[in-house]
Amino acid sequence: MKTVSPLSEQKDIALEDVHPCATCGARPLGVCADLKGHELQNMACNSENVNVSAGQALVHEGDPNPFVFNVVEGAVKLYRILPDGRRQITGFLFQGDFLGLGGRSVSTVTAEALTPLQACRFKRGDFDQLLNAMPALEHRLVSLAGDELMAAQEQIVLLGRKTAKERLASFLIRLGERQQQLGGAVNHVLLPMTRLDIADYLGLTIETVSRVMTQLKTSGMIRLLPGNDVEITDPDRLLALAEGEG
Amino acid sequence: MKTVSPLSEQKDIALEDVHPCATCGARPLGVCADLKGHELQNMACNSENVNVSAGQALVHEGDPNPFVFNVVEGAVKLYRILPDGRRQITGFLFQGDFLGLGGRSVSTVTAEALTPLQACRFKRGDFDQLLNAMPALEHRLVSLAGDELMAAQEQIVLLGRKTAKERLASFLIRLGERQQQLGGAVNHVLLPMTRLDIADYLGLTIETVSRVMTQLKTSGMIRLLPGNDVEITDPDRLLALAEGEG
DNA sequence: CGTTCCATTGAGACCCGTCAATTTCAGTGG
DNA sequence: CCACTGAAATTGACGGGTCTCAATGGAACG
Repeated sequence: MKTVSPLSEQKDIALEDVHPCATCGARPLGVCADLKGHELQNMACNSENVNVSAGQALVHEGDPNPFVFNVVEGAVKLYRILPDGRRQITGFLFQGDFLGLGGRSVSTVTAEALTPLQACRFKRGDFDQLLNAMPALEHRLVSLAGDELMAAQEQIVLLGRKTAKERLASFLIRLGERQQQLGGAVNHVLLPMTRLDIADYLGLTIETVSRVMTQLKTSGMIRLLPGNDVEITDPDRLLALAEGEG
Repeated sequence: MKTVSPLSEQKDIALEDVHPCATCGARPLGVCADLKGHELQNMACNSENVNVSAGQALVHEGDPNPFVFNVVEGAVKLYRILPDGRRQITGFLFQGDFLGLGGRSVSTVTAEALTPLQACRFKRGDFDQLLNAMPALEHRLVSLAGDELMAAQEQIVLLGRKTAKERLASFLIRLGERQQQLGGAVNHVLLPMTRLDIADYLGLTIETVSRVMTQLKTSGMIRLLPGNDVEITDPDRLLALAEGEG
């Protein structure tokens, strides 16, 4: 059923022939989304597959930062620690997310796997050369950076002006949407992170997260499922709460 | 006293011949920093000078967003409003800062001038074409995006985990550093924004900002100068406070 | 079956928000 | 030069949402 356009470059490499990118679930989501076959080949040659287990760190805050990553499978938390031990999780990464836009010479965050993780790793220098060679890659990177900035903005609003209840509602809605994009079930949210992680992401304490979680449950907006998952039973009301309408 | 390298391109346009970029104070700081003469010429042809007075908005949250801007002179606040009126200022822009990375079709923030403002405006489509034509421009944009992401990260830590005192200390330190970069006096911080703006930026109320300001004054770290300015009288102690050491 | 880690629940304290009064200051006009 | 005015900033008293400290419950694991 395939038809080949007469305008397509005959010498190009088919996407299906690039290993291991051909079977990579993250490819249509990551920086490499818009690349043609031969470009993808070029990427693959300069990358390295990395597998780490849950709890392992990809990079440490303050350390030299010679790599950039693309998450292929699994989840990552990014965090910074204040001198007295207070921790703030600045973001979570999932399939297709890129790590390495900020902090070129020295990492400003620690990146730690939440689950067994598979990632695609590039030397910074190599990646910069790839950027030079492929405008489509740099375009895509600008686009991803824009998305990240919008997400950061959203988080700033959450931390600056929302109540604990609104924060948790926003968190569950956003995580649910993200997982839906990645092919997950509607209104079923997987939480690969602990309550402490959620608290440190939302600027709260573990106790407050726990209390608010039961409040949302009691008021019928969510159900707590076995295995640390959550079902959103009243999406409309949870969304209204998340956006601060009341 | 000038010497012309024999390797330089003879046909290139000298930077001094590009108007109005030649005299633009923001050029070495903005997206156009790394551009050669003919490239700058190309930028100038596709841009438009915009002047607005203090209090005027460049873009409104939720409106279509057909332009990107580069701040030439003056200061801007970016903010979002929740349905019930709560406001969060997500950032301030100064000379050389770029506006338009996130929210391509619809603006996610309102951008409002704090002072009389001069900016360089591009149609989004034109700017995208410029990006295509000039790799150096897109490189610079990626770099600026990385800086913005790091700043956003910093703000997330501030809002998530710092006390009111630490927030204000961080704010004054950061603003002072920024103004020093722009040629301002050391330890002398200009505040073009009101207490309400500061409060809405730091996730506090106007009263708390005022109270903490006098606390910092009383403890000898700052002095309040006429004209809403601040002098940092004990930079070391203020910095230690800002970073959360105690 | 004990250990360990994580989540939940409760009681009290504290930081910051809310509400309200007062002061300061810049701008204006007499 | 001074009084008037309105907005912004400061200061005070009080209350509430979240944190702290502490105990209990519950699931995974050896």
